[in-house]
Amino acid sequence: MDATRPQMTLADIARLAGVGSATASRALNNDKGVSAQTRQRVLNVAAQYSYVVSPEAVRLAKGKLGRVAVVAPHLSRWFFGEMVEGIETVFREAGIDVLLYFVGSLDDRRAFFEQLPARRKVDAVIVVGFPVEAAERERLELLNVNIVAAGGQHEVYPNVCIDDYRAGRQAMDHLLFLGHRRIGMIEAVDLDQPTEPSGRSSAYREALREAKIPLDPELVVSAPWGGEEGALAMDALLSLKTPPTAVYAHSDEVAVGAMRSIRRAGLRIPEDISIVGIDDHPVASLVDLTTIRQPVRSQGELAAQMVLTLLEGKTLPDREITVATQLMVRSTTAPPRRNPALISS
Amino acid sequence: MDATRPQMTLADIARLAGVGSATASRALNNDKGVSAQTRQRVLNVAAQYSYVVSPEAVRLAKGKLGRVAVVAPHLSRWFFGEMVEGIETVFREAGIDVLLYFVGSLDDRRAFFEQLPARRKVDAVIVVGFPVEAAERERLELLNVNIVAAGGQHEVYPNVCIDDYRAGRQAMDHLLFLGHRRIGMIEAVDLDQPTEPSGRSSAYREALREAKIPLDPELVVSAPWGGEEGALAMDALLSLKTPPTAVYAHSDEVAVGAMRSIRRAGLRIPEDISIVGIDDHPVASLVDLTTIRQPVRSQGELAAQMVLTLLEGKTLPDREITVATQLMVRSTTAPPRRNPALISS
DNA sequence: CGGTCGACCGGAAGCGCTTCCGTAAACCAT
DNA sequence: ATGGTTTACGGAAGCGCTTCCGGTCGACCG
Repeated sequence: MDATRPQMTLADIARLAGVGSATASRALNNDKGVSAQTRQRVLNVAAQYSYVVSPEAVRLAKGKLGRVAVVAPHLSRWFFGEMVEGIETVFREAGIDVLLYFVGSLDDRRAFFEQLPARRKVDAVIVVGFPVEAAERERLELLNVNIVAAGGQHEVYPNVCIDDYRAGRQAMDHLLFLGHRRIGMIEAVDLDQPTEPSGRSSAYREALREAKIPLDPELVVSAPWGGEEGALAMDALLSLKTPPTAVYAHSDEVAVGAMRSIRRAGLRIPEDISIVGIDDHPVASLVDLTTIRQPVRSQGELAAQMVLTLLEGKTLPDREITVATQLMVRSTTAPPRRNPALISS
Repeated sequence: MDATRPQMTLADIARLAGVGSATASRALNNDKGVSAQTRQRVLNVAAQYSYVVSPEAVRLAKGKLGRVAVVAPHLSRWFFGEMVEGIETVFREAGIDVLLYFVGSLDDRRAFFEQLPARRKVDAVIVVGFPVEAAERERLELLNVNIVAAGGQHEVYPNVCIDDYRAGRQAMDHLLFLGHRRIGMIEAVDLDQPTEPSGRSSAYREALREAKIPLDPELVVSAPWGGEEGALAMDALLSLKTPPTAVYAHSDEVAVGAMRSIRRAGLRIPEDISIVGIDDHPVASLVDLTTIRQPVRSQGELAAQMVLTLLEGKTLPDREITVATQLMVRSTTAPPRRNPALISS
């Protein structure tokens, strides 16, 4: 029962079962070349002494790790948590261990890329939600492992993500369709990460252009991801001589923050101002926020599956997978009021 | 530069540096018994060929793992993500790898406890946010590793958490202080996890008892964690002949869901109904929800630190650490209206 | 100046497993 | 019956590192 104290080794089991260590190994691993009877005997002995293999020894001997690293800049934000859940689920089934690397700050991030190559402990790495810089790429190369990106475009690595431009257009087109002409945008930026021009931003400009609405620079403000930041950004928009009648936020969290500002300013949603976000964060439905839904968990699953096929030595059918987004109309968007004088009862 | 292809081994480095493998090892590990000059030579060669050790071999040879498992039933929920961030941060600094196990469903969970002992790959495990059953405890024992719990009471393991009863009382006392007498409670339960009576619930009964308010069973409804579920539960409360004038929700997510129901019922918050949650989830401040704040990230950090001291062979100064909670009054709570006829403009 | 003592270093024995290779027995077809 | 396959199995060689156990050798002691 608790004969486990002095960890048994394969050799012990083999001796106890009266076979060679090679045979014991084969029996335990379900390899062929062992008679059913012998195998059973070994299995019994192993069970009896609750033998457990030493993963280190296995890995050393066979040279494969069976481990992948997941690198994410956040965990407490829904998008990332959901993504990691998807990834983990797939790897779990495949019997692969997930090593988690949370690189919140730029420093963490640098440290990670500095360290990782110094210890080849994974067969692959999945980078979640941020673009990889050139220098970092170099370090990654050194590792000589497979790399895939999830939830963020990277022309360099196989990846799965949404079409940011498309998502942005869905949001903008909805607003435009409702009749809005003065639309503000709250651009989300990540202070800790190198920014690259987002499709979500170009969608705004493009949509406006097509609708022949001149671009008013003061209508676009940018804020770090996050509710409080969104609120601040919205305050800026609200303080304009003529505030927008609708706001397109790059994320739901930002949108929810903005909603608070609007409410606090004594304005009503959507009567006075419409607002649309992106993500379909769980909170979106709770606050009845119109948004563009993106399937996050499945992006994670897909990314993990890519890694799996890569690990099998196969080549990817598609180097990039784009998952579809969908407009979820709820009650924060409506046609603009006739009278653009917003402040009124 | 890219001479890394055929991974170099310690032996290679040793040969190249003209020393024995033992010396090379000592040099690389900063052990003593190597002259500064020799050490430098080895280091140079290693750097030149960008040599990296094989962690498997190291672990096999020295018998320690330097890895801990973090087991959590969710990741996409803020509480858990935040917790894991805290844990990861501490371990990162300590040079310990974090193996993530996401056990969403009961099945996953069983599978985890079934599998884990079958492969001793960690030095310790941190269980996040759920009580461990007796059977699972047995499996864990088999592992013969250190265990600590974070964010959930476990008399059995060293743990860090908040005082649920206290938190509940803070919420209830606030409501009571405002003058509410008819207070509903939305109990959060986890379908996938074995439930144990929560301090958050007993706080409700106790507070009422002290305030000499008879307990009305129909005022307590229970719902799984999560906004949608909270909304449903609130609907039940709202359909009572005489609905409560205030509700105490076990979590902010539930509370936010409840707020939607209240709003949709045409009622105003806090004029018609007050509501208070627990957590101080980021969304709480965005929707101006009064709540009881708990420091989640630091709970994670503390738990990780406990593991660290355990790993050093020291004994814990405190087997349990309770972190303080704090009432955050925002604008979803106010004194009850005089007229209990709620439906009016 | 012989001897002792550290400091420095190399050889080699593991760590616990997988797997190659060789052997022996059992099986098949001719 | 006989040569040739298969099938089972054991021995042993690694996998890449740490560490014990000695050896050298110059320094320092009496």
